[in-house]
Amino acid sequence: MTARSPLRRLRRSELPVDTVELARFLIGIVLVHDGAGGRVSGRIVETEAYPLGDPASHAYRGRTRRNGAMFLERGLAYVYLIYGTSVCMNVTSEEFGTGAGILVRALEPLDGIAAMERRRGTDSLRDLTRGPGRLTQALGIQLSDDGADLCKPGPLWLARRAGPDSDVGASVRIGLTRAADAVLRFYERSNPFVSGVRRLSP
DNA sequence: CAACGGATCAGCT
DNA sequence: GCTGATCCGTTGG
Repeated sequence: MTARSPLRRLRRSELPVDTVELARFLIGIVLVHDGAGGRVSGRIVETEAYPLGDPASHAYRGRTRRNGAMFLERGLAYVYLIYGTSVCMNVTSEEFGTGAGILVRALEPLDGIAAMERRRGTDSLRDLTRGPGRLTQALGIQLSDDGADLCKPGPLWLARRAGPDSDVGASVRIGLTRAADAVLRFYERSNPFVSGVRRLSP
């Protein structure tokens, strides 16, 4: 057990409404999952904004069964399956009824590293949470967590953690065909848990 | 109802 | 670097 800075649950009112502001704000925030196997957590070190009117956003074509959480209030989890193999998690943003979110792309592991290694089937620390599909697997986030409120008492939540401010860089997003040149990816500079290292500049 | 494609990863070259 | 795995939501007939 390593000594940790105390965690304080974030209130919804502390979250910026604006998607791009929230994506930047989330760098350095801790994502926590309290489960049967104990606490698993990590500092968010990489995000991508999918703001209103973004043709790359799952919400762009309006509300569907899958993306429904994006159209509710901000600070919820929007969880979906991609490529039939990987689960990704967004934090919803903007006002009720509008449809936007932020993809969490990478974490720096904090608590529960043994549980992460077990779930991921590897003891390679750097590979535990580097990438959107890897971090959900490491934290045990599943499709059933879609719609979970990250700002209310519950197993999945966001927390502030004392520490120095992050040095945040920005770049284009990863793996997109539409809106591929928009600079909407945010990451902590010099952090080894950031994915897509070849794309650290716009 | 069938077809398609994706905000990915692992494993191999 | 490249490719296959494998599933769900969406779209088009």
